Parts: sequence; C-alpha cells; structure tokens
Amino acid sequence: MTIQKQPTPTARRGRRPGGVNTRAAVLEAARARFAREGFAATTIRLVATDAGVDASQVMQYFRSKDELFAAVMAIIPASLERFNTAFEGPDEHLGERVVRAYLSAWEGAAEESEPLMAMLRGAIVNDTASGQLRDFIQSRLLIGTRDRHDPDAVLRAGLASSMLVGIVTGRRIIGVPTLVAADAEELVAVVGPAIQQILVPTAAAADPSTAPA
Amino acid sequence: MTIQKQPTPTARRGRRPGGVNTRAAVLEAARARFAREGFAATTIRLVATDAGVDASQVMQYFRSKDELFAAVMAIIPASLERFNTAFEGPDEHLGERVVRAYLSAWEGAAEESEPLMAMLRGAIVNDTASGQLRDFIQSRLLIGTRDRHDPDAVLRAGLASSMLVGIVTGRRIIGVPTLVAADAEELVAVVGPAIQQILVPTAAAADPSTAPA
DNA sequence: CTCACAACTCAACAGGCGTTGAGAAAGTTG
DNA sequence: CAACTTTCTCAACGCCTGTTGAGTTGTGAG
Repeated sequence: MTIQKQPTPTARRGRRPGGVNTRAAVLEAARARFAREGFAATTIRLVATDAGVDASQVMQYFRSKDELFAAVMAIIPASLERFNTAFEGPDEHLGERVVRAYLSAWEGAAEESEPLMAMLRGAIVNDTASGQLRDFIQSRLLIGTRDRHDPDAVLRAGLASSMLVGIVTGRRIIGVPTLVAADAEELVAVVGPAIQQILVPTAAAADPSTAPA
Repeated sequence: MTIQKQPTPTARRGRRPGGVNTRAAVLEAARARFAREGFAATTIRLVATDAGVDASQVMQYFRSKDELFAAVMAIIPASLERFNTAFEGPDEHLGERVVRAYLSAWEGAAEESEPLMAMLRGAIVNDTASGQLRDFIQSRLLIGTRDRHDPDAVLRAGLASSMLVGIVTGRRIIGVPTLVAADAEELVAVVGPAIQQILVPTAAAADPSTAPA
C-alpha cells in the first residue's frame, strides 16, 4: 500500500454525541425486560422499543442477544461485593445476617435486584446465567468462612445458598402467596435460625458420621 | 336434516389398533424432553421424532403444545400421594423424613422424577407449571401438620418447601458441583435438622414476636 | 462551506416455530 | 371382497425471531 493519503492523526472527526446515552438506555431496558420476562420472552425488538431505538441499534452496541444478556449479567459481580460484609463478624447471628443480605439484595433497588432476577429467570435456558448462578451458589458463602478447605463446610455453604435462592424464587418468581405476603423481617426470624443451623451446626443436631478429618 | 341414512348403530367399524400405543409413546417422549430441555427448548417436531411419529400426530392426540405439557404435568398429583406418608408420625425426625421424601421423589424413577423436573424447568416460562409449583410449595407440607389454621405454621411449611425446591434445583438443574457430588444421605444429615428447625421450631431459636394467637 | 465519519433508520433475509388440511395407507366389519 | 372408519403422511401456511447490509441523517473538524 502506498502511504499517501492520511488525515491528521491528532483528532477524530464526524458525529459523536448521543451514542453513550443510547447504549445505557438499551442496557437498562434490557435489564428490566430480562428480569421481568426472562431470557426467551425478551426479544431484541421489544428491548429496542423500550429504549426508543431501532432493533439494529441494539445489535450495533451489543453484538448479539447473548452478549446483551451477558452485559446485564456482568453487573452482578459488582453488587455481590456488598454480600461479603454479611459473612464477616462473629458466628452468632450469622444466619440472620446472611438471610437479610439475600433478601435485601433481591428486593432492593432495580439496579441491583434486576440483574439477579434476570440471572434466576435465565438460569434454566441460558448457559451464561446458569454458570453465573452455579458459581454464585458454589462459592459466595465461602467468603469470610474460616474453613474454606473443609469439604463439609463447602457443602454446607452451598446448601444454605441454594436454600436461600429457593426462597427468593418462591417469593419473587413463582409467587407463592404465603411467601409474597410475608414481611421480610418475618422471613429473617423464621429462616435465620435454620441457616444458622446449617452454617454453624450445633453439636446436638449434627450427625456423628461426618467428623472433621 | 333428513333422517334417512343411518348405519347399524350396534358396533363401530374401521381401523383401531396402534393408536393407544402411539399416544403413550408421544407422552413419554414429551415427558423426557420437557424434563431435560425445558418447555421452550422442547419442540413438537422433536418430540414427534423421539416417539417415531409425525409432528401432526402429536397435535391430533394432544391439541396443542400447551395441552401436551399439561398432560405431562397431570402425572404429578398422583405421584404426590406418596409424599403424605412422610408427614405422618411423630414430630421427631420430621425434618429428616421430609428431606428424604423430596430427594427420593426427584431422583427416583423417570416416571416420577421427570414430570417434577419438567415442572421445575417450565415454572419460569409456562403458566401451568408455575401454578402447579405454586400450589405445590404452598400446600404440600400442610398435609399431616396439626396446625393448618395457624398462619405461622403455613408460612413455615411454605418456607421449608421452597428451600427444599431450591436444593433440588441446585442439584439437578443448575448443577452446583458440591451438591451434585454429595451423597443423598449426606444431604439428609445436614439439611434435616434445619428443616426440622423450621417446621418444629425449638423454643430457644424461635423469635419471641410471633406467639400463637 | 465542505467533507468525512459516526449514529441512526429501513427493509429484508433465512430459519424455526406451532398449527392446519388434504390425501394415502391400514385394518375392521359386513 | 367391498365398504368404511381411523390412523398416519406430506406439504404448506403464517408468524415471529435474531441478524444483516445498504442507505440516510446529523455533527464535528478542516
């Protein structure tokens, strides 16, 4: 190639504004749709209409529906940082703190709860969501736990996590009347002790067969 | 209309055999597909191929995809009868019996577990499945419970149920490694006491604010 | 003003879906 | 055998989907 025609390399020219706002609007609309309708029922055209743009614009900013969904899921890790504090501190009332952390994360502001709802709804049909939820259940509760090398502790953490996910699913997705009607603090009062039991088993209730190695 | 031509009303004539078998084959193929792939990913053509028939045959026996799915879901109530025995008997080890009942139902023979898996996978996108799971969580655990008029007991039953559904989901749908690797009896040992705590709260751990009316 | 480039619109594609209706094949009855 | 009813096959329909590419508009730089 002949190096001849080269415009001033210092600055770009052409249209610029608006683009950033559009991308954010699309992402927000997608977040809400994925959270409320799930992955399959959310169409690119619908998201585009919600955001007030053309469908092909969605494809231009996010290259495919899967990548759009992945962009929504990418919000989750940031919001999970706030989980960690719940697990620090004494064992006493650990269950209570953990339950409260779950409920507040899933029922708080849209920016935090919607990606989590999208993950839950998408976990069955989308691999990204499934993997994210898998990692979430597997390893979230381990942060702050002393015995992260004890296989029994890992199992207990995973069990507590999946149980709490079950409660959130029943309350926010399936819509079990009793769970929907209950006050969050009521749930903390009932579930807290049970989660405590799982995470910090009392000698009386623990089974004798799984003594630490 | 002129009442003139009327064939012998005693017996029907024409082709008969095969039909019953075909219907059963389609239902079985659908059960497996819905359980393994979920509602959306299961197509009528796929089910037809599995059953070795034409797609339009599926439509002839079950009038639509929704009715085919409903037919699979209709199997569940029968298998739930076996749940009831778990809740009869003394409060002692009630949690253990309940956990075992859940695990064995979801991990037993295909005829029993597949409809349950289909319900779980379909609960997010299909209204029939969602309603079935809602009723399931809401009322299943109440059978055999003494205080079925105590609102607190209803809440506790719903919570225990949704927690167990959460565990099954993590183990069978999300595929959380720790939960998948664990032996069923291991889960019973860890989760049993926690469910016991929920269903039959000990005075020590129960919150003082919800005293019976 | 003019040009170049980014943001945006429009129309269309190919593919899969649930569903339908007409017609061929197969078996039962008289 | 012949009449008749049911089961099954085949091809197509309309619809909606994710995705693409060409063309239009607006805006900043020269």
